[in-house]
Amino acid sequence: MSVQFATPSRTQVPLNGLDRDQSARDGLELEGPRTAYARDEEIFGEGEPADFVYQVVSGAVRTYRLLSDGRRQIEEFHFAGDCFGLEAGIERRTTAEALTETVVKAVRRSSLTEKAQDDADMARRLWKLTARDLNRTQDHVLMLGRRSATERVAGFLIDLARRSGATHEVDIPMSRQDIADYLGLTIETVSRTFTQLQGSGYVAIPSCRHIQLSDRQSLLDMCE
Amino acid sequence: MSVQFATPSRTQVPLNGLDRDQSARDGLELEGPRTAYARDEEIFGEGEPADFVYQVVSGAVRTYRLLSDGRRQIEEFHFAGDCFGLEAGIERRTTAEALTETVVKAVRRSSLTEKAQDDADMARRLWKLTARDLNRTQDHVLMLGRRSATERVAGFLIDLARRSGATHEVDIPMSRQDIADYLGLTIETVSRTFTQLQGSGYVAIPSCRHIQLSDRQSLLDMCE
DNA sequence: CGGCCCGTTGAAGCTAATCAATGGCCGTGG
DNA sequence: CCACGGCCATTGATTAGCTTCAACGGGCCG
Repeated sequence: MSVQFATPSRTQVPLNGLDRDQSARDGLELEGPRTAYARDEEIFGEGEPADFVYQVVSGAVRTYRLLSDGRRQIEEFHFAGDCFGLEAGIERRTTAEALTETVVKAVRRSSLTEKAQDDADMARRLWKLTARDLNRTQDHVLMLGRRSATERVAGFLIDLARRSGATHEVDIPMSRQDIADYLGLTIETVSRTFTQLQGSGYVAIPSCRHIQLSDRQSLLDMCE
Repeated sequence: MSVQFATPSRTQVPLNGLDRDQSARDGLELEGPRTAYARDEEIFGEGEPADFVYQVVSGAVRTYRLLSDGRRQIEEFHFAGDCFGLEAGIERRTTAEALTETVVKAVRRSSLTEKAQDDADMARRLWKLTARDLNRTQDHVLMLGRRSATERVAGFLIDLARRSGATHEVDIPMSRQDIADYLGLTIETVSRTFTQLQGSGYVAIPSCRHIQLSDRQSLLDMCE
């Protein structure tokens, strides 16, 4: 269950440099009531009406789809500053859950699309937001279709580092199972690949949720 | 090299029912000069400026990305009525090539985005077009991340049939290599899977470019 | 008729999945 | 404070599925 703040606390959570840049460039800064979600709590579910658009204030979110036999594919992870839940249709195609304790802002989708009716810049922003998602999803396709387990994990680490603004170390807010379901692998393969990357000296793993990219260039080379 | 018609021939190529529906619902009917491309001819290449948006008049197009070692991932096939090349950025992220003898219409991207400046409906259409691409690409991710070779091929046939307006037979305009590079498999696996689907009585393959979906329901069940 | 391209089939190999067990961390309760 | 239990990550052994390497065949075009 969600914890709606009685008085929407306007505590401004500082965005890191990258996110602020993106926001200024062509992103969106939503203003709406904040809601806190516990770890693994559902924000919206597949098939529900897609009435709201969200922006992560703090924490992280996964969006995924399930096959009937339980196989799960995580479409995307969303971090502070990222928008999610901007669907084309009226119905959710994915489920969204908090990875950790997470605060999000929510605004009615209709308020955005109505604003876009007479504000060309808003219309452009909505479009660009979707276009950026499309680009990222296309990268995901290339990853899943044509890359080995090692390349996928290397690419994942590089992407995570880049998005967090760091270059040589990553905090990993999701479980090995989440990573596996994002990369189209099993938890065992992800774990073994981390071990192997460590053995080759490409990364150091002081704890399983914190990884140092000791040889970032080699990791980059693995994903081109 | 491309063959620009001296006098843009306005021979209207009839769209099939599905495409016309989509066009009317939220699609785009571009008006621009027609160009014919030969089989395997490049329409645009990765890294080039993305100045034009295209719509297939007749024939079919593949868009793909290459890794440095030659691995290829086909992002999408485009058939009559489909738009492609509507990039977010100013540079092509994919290469587009004609699968067969193909005629496309082209319009300047700037003419669309300028029109969107004071035409909210045009802005909405551009957005919806991108959103539809995103949905399809997300389906592709699920396919590549979590489905077996058999499920991928079955899903591919169902999708191809649906898009061509047929239900129980498919003309396959692309090579086995194209299918493999779309599904993240090898040509041999695709071929074997077809043979196996035929052996199980799910499909009949009178010729390698024409397949009958003898047991469409079972094929559907394989992709949920 | 001959050669080439594409698709199919066969055999062997390899990558990642599956099955199974162990270890470490953390929270809870004695 | 320490013991226990549960969850998550790691590691090992084996298997399965897909790829790779190789050969063959059929259709099409010169």
